[in-house]
Amino acid sequence: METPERMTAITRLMREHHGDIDERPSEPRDPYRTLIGCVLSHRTRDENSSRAARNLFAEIEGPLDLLTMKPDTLKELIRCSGFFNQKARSIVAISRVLVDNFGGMVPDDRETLMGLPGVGPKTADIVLSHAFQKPAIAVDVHVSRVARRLGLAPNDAGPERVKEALERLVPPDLYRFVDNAFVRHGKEFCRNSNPRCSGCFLIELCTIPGSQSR
DNA sequence: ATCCCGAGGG
DNA sequence: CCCTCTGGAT
Repeated sequence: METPERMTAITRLMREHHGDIDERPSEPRDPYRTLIGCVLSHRTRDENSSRAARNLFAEIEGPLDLLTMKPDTLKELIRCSGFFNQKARSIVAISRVLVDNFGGMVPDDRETLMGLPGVGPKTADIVLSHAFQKPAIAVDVHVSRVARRLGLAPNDAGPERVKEALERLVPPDLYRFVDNAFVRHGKEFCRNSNPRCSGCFLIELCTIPGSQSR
């Protein structure tokens, strides 16, 4: 496949799917909210993590408020997202570090972000790209799967290799739109199980066997 | 029973 | 790279 075709595929994806995921809105949002929203979203359905984020941020403004909250109150607010014990611990730990070491501000470089408890590559890249408008591509399971199926990355590529592949194909000023586009496509059409190939507008590029007749 | 926007540890 | 952590919603 020629590079122009791949570029077209990505461009079409980004045109089709806009930012409508809670902590990845089209417009940049408060870094702290973005960060905590990512923690709440770990391995949970977006409706549930979004509800938890709205519940929580109806009560607080920033890390200082959060640290004054009773642990049970916090857990109750985020319960609907599941894994609430682990998430509550992580949210408190992060807020503690932010207040103690960073003046209550969220750091804007990748290394420091990934040093925070419960913050890995995906969360760091979401915060960098969406809250700070920095050129970073956030890769989650949807991005990886869709990129591999479209032949944009080798089918045995892990998150890091997928990221490198996409960085070579997308202009840096568009990096922050990649995750929403791929995630949306991955949820609506290119699902992990039972993909809706018949509705996919990129089916001619698909590499998975049987996709043309599904 | 199965799925869901990961991170950390071995 | 694989395993575990750990809960709600359908």
